[in-house]
Amino acid sequence: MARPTMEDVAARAGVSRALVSLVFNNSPKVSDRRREAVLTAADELGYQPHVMARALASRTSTVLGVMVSDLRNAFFADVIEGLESAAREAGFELVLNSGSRSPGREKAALRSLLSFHPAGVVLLSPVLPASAIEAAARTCPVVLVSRGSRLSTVDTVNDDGVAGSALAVEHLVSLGHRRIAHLDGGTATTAAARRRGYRLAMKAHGLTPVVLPSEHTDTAGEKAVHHLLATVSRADRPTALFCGNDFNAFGAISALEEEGLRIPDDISVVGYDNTSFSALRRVSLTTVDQPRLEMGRLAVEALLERVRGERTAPARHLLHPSLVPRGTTGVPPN
Amino acid sequence: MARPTMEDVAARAGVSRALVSLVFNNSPKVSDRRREAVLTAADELGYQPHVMARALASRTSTVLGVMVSDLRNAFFADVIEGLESAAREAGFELVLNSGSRSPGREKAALRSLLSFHPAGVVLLSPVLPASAIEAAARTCPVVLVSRGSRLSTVDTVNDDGVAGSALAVEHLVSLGHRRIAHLDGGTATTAAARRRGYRLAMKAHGLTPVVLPSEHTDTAGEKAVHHLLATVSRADRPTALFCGNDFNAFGAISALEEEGLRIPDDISVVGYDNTSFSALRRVSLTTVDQPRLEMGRLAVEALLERVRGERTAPARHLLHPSLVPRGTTGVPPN
DNA sequence: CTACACGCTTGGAGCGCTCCAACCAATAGA
DNA sequence: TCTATTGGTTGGAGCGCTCCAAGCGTGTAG
Repeated sequence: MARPTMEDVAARAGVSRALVSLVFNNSPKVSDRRREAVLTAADELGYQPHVMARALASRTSTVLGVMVSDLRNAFFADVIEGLESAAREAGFELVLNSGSRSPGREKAALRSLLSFHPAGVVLLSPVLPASAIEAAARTCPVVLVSRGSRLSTVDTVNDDGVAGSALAVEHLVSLGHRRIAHLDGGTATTAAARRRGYRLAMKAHGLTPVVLPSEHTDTAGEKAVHHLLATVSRADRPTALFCGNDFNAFGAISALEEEGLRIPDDISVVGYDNTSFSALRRVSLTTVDQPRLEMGRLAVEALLERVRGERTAPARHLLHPSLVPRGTTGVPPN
Repeated sequence: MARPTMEDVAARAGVSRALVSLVFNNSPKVSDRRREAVLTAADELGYQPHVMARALASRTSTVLGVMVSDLRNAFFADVIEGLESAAREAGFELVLNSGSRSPGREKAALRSLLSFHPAGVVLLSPVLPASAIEAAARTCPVVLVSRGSRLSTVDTVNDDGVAGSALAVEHLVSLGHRRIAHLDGGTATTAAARRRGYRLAMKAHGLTPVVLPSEHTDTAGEKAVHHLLATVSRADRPTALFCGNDFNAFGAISALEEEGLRIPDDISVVGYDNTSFSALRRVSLTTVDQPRLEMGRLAVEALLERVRGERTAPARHLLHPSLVPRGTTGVPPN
């Protein structure tokens, strides 16, 4: 398992170690003859430069640290896919860590990322205290995804939940709906922005917002719908529901069908997140999509701008979600 | 951004650099007085050992390379979660790469992982040629997940699709079903084992296997069911369907309901993979669960056994899936 | 024919750390 | 009292690489 070093390649090619280094860094001041000799020698030996040694000697790092609160959440997996492809294109490598939604764990995870002396760190929805983030930012560039910050030393990438809700409301209004209720996400981190966006959009259209308490689960969606139908008269019943997320919407749909309502003929439903099952033909849920890959790419970009010293002012990316119209929305009854 | 080094800590604590190293490696031969002096000095300076420098000097690595073919696939995300937690417990860090299902990309990804001189490498369902895997195994321990190998130098971790199918068949048989059809997964990598397991289990019970061509998508499931109902007489119709995966099962269910069949009263359906939506109350799909986290943990374990030289014989982990009985299965009609 | 620039090449110092041999009390045994 | 022994500590070499100053041969101008 002993791997060849630059020294070995140099010896075999009959040149000095420094020349080999120049070749592997694509220096223009190497004669073609030598370059080829080095390259073939390296090839024969199966030589590969040692990233760690290079990092140490060059005082630069090609490592990006990534801490994710929950990998199993498809949202983060998508963002990481975006991070990964952007990092690869820029010649960087991802070191990955999971924080498991616990501040203690996250602190340890961050420590261990920083011990790589990475070029930068991406924190996906961390629950870490701001002070810890600030401390990390003194060490290397830091980007926060799905979490805001007022620190001028850290960049942020978020989706615009206010705009996303507006899209949903616009869509329903343009179909002719006027009584549109929102099934709230409760304490979920994304719920506040979505609720606010809903309220604003409704008022902008001169409509009365109706926020029904719920949660980001299918059972909560069912419960909220049953409660709604039991307490509101037929005439006052909303003709459309804008749900906090797709799971909630799915539960709402189940309950509506159970109560004998047809979708979208009797009532329209919009979700949020564009999870994989919302595209299933049977579900065909109209929903709001966050540009998750794009968020990952932007995070890497922000990091690299700092690394290259192109920017010192904080970046505040607020990404525009998009509406994915499918089969659960239509014109209101009558 | 200049971070303190061991030298700085040594100077501040009034000791030598070597002593600081001993402290940070928990050497027993350091007096308590010195240890404490070093620790407080390190704390005041915000010192953290540099993993890369340590790796270089100690000729050991705490890095595990992970190449995943598709991060957005929830299956891999779960396996990586398992890898991550096992790695963390053992004091290792994950360097992550995506191969994007292209042999060329995967080769490049593997190269870049190896350039870290990792302690070991985990390849998640690679499409890489065996020769490339063999070459990598000459460099460091390699574990394959969701892919077999006959190389004695690499370990493998797979789920036992044959056993998983058997579980599904057993479950249906124990409910009283005798006409059980299988919606095949076609060319999907996991399909062959599931098909074989189904056939074996059916024969073991003296039943006739019926394999209906399909694919691992919801639309394919729908199509297969419509075709089945159109071509098979009521009397010969299966009383249960064992689908290649959850998506396929979901499509099958949609089609069955569309044709006026009630589930599970008229026909039972079993999926495979236990994807997140199969647990939704409305879906409540009986399915087969693979121990994904466990697979990740075992991969790390296998790697570490090789690293520590505890084993040279290849490990062949074949994990037992488990049945998750939910609402789509019941006793057959009559 | 010398000067001197230019292009290519090289040795050496050093990145932050580990690890080994050597060292230095302080104590114990003879 | 003198030597072993032991527990604690240290300087130095070196991991694989980069980068700089310096070297060297060749070509061109003076």
